[in-house]
Amino acid sequence: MSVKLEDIAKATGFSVPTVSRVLARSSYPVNAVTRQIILEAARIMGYKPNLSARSLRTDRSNTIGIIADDLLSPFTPRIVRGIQDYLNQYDYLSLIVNSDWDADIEQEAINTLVSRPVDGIIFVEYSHRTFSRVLEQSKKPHVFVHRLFGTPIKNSVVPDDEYGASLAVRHLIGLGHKRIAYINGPENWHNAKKRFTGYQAELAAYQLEFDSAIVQPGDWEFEGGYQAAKNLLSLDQPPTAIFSANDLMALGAIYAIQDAGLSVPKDIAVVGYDNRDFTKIFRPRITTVIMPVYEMGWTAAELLLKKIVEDQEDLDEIKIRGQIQIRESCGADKSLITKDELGSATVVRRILLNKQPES
Amino acid sequence: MSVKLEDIAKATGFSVPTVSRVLARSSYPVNAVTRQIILEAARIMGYKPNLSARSLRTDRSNTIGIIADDLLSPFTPRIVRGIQDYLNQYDYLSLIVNSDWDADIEQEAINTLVSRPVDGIIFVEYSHRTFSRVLEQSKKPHVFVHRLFGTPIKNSVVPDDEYGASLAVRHLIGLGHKRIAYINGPENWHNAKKRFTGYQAELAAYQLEFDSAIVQPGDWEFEGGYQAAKNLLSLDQPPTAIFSANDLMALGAIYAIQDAGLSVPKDIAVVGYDNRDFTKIFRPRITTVIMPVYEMGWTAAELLLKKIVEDQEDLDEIKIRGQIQIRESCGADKSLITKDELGSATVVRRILLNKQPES
DNA sequence: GTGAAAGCGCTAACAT
DNA sequence: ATGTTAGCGCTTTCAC
Repeated sequence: MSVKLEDIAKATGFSVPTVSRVLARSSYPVNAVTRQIILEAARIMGYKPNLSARSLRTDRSNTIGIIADDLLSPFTPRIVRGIQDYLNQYDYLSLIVNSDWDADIEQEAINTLVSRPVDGIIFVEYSHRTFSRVLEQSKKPHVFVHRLFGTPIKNSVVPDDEYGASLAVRHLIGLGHKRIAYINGPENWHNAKKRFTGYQAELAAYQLEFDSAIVQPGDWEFEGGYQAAKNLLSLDQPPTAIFSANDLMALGAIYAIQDAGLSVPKDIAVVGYDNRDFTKIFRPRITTVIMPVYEMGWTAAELLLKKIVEDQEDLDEIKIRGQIQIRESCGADKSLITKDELGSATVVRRILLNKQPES
Repeated sequence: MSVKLEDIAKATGFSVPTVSRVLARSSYPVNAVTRQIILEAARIMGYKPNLSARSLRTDRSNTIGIIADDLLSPFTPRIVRGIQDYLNQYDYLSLIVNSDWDADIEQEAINTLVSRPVDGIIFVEYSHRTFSRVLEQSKKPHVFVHRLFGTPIKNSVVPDDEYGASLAVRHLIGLGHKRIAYINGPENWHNAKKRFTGYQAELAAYQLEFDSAIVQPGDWEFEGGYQAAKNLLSLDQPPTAIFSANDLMALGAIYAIQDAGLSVPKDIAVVGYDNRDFTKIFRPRITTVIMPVYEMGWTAAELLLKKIVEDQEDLDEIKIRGQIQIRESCGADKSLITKDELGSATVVRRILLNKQPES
């Protein structure tokens, strides 16, 4: 059926191990001429290694498992893409399982992946981090990316939310705002806590007074942002700018401001957080802090591969910093607006323009 | 290290094959008592089959490969989720590779996957469908989901765009509109052609005149929709409703209408296509035809598994119908507005409300 | 630098 | 119904 080492050995007159040493890129010394002959034969015959056999023998599969809470979560595909692109450089592939925010399914996913030929596991946006005896016993390296709850743990990659919040606030201060409101996320999310901390720290750094009257609780959702902004507008001294802990609430806030007959950014500036897709198409286009999700995925993959290949020891939580994406909702001068990276829609268009798809 | 069949054989006194017959759920007859003993031992000892070994022996891996143009494309994650959820029922997992809209990378991806232990391949939103000798030789079953270009081919799953367009137009007609404009997509996309056909057919079905003056070309993008609507508004007899071939152009159209001082849906009704995420949060919330992407992925997985397990013969192109999602931009009575399925954000919230995440 | 032998863990074929 | 034997394709000793 398919070409195997034995076929190439027969065709070239060398033994199977020698052929293996060449084709598996072993560091074992092989005569240069021999190598050439074998390489050529393999190319002509179309040799593809049987990775099951190799994996059985070496206990390495060049495959890692990803357990994501849900591939459809807003950040997950981009995190996964970051992981995949890093892995791709080293001929690793990824197997993806969803845990659907459920501790039991998560355990099941771990069990599934552990018995699979995977060299390690990345947990993406996992909410539970339930202890798994199976996982520990398997000794498979595993790392975490974008943990949503809990205290910092080793081998995890997270966004630097405090830094991100400081960027947003600093930008607004630079624009001349002195009364900057904050719409928070739910308190049990440490993302929200850190962003709040960053907000406060940055105000302090510029000697601006912290006023709890212009800090509103939020729920991450559109409605929460809308209500929060409404509350802020009804204050005796309403803020001139609002920093929202996420984009969805920022969107709600913008609608609330517009519903009150005011304009964003002319009357009130708004900055969001996350750089969700809709911030680019909504008007005014929303200034936001970029969640460095791609880089987080990339870094998590890097860490995992180091653990697999180089036996990298456990590392403390790694924080990744995002940039601020300046658009229209903050009222910055147009010349300051940062260029968006290419979106996939643009790539599609490039195909259409430059290449003729075959019919 | 890890428990294998031999260990269980020793522990129970039975032979390795007998243990295998029980634990691999073979249909081979085994004494009920024996089965119980072995099952119990396996449970206690924590047996996990080594799938590399099994795969080497059986030439089956319970893994399929997915080649997607880009995991970050708007539809891809949902298609993939549909695939995964179907596979999950049969203990199959999926390996995902991106081809980045590039024919060479696509070939590379095919080569990679073919040498991997995968039982079949699903091409998601592939644009090239270049012939691959390697793929043909491998004899691995493969199916296509959401092909973007080209004529219908066997073993592919696509949306029924003509039907979807007819739903949109029928809905607008039901709302009393008689002059319904159409904003098209690029002509070399058969999605666009089919939607146009559906538009025309539905007008005809209701004896409404087709007027090419209110058909505008488009580019799938925001700008194209904006410009198209502007053109339509400048007509002597502007339409009372606009059906846009996708949501992004519908959004552009809505902005153009609003910029002209008119209101959606009061002055002009707008219906989009795709049910992209932003249509739910934008105001007015956009009525749109649902791309049945999840179901398409599900169906593609079903087809592939049938080919793998039951040697299902080649099937003609399978068309999947989507529903219309009635929201605000069409001006339908509020009681007609269809409920959105749960989005992942809602699921997150459920966690927050019902469960206490451990700290 | 190359080859012979062994074996990774499993299941299919053949025996009993 | 259970056990014996063989071998999937590969890489790793260990000889030479």
